[in-house]
Amino acid sequence: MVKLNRTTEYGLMALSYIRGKEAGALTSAREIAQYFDLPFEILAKTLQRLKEQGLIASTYGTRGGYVLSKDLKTVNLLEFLMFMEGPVGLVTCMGNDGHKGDDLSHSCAYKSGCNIRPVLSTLNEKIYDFLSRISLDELTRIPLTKTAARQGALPISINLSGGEP
Amino acid sequence: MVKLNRTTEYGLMALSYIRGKEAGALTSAREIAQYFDLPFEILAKTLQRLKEQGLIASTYGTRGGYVLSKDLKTVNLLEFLMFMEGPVGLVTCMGNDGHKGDDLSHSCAYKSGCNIRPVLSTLNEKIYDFLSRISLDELTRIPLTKTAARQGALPISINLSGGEP
DNA sequence: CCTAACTACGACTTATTATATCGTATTTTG
DNA sequence: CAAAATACGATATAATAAGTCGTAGTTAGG
Repeated sequence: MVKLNRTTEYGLMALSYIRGKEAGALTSAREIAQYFDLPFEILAKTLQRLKEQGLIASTYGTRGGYVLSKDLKTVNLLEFLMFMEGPVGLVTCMGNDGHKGDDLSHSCAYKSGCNIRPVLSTLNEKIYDFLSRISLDELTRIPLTKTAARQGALPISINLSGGEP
Repeated sequence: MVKLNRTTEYGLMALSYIRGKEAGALTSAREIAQYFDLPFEILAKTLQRLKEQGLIASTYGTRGGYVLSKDLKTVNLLEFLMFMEGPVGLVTCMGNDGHKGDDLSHSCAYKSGCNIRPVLSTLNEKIYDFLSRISLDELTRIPLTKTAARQGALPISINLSGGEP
């Protein structure tokens, strides 16, 4: 539970990296893969997936690559996860519509009816709230170079506590 | 992400079921397995695992079975998950000690250093907080019989919103 | 106009983990 | 002593994640 899969991880790393470039500068898949020593093919696919989401835009050709194409403040972690990893839900019977309330009549794989669905459904909603409050902007606000990291210049003050509703 | 594995699920169902019995009454693995039509062997192991945790106690022999042996209010979801599913962390480099702060020197599988660990670490802490605030008592407070469920008698008012700190 | 350096995409293989099954031993009631 | 439980390890199967391979399309620059 609560573990990101690799492509999501690569995606966040890539977004952070791209974000660190000067505005308008292109970043190629190879550049990122080499920087972190990630499998090129997978990273390339991940970038294509980010593009599908509209997070980045691509330019073909020799000096091609990717740039950010969306304000990362406008995308939250729940959306990102659902896109990258599919349905988000505590149990399989709670896909992306798990937040639609405690539906006791919901079909359940278990005989005699599932005795935990209602409460899990409530919990699921809370998790959705939680994840929705975290923006990609916060998640990719990261030191971009080794040197920056070594200097301890970490401007991390993300607010995940679910403040202003 | 955020999906319970089957044994955790079975465990919660079993706890809810056992909880519904009159105080002191024993519940056998077979009874629960038949009630929900779960694979007996797995459920049996799950129950043994719940026993390891001290949540239930077992009685041997022909009329043996399980009873609750701990106040479910005293066990939170994070503890339960860590016991049932192992380390809880967004990324592998954040096991159960992921909450120990942003340790930049932490060994990382990625070349040039991982650029997302610090922020994920912060997020991880928030998730831990979140999960710690949910007790097993809340999670198993469930209608116990089909009839009760059909009557719509669902006393669900769990407070997961992270109130009084 | 051709080559190098890119993006794009689908098929396939391998690795890892989750789930389920099997076999056997031990304990207690009647 | 037989039946009905718990206990526990070994093994098999299924599902999913991760990684690889092959090929096609696009563009800048010599």
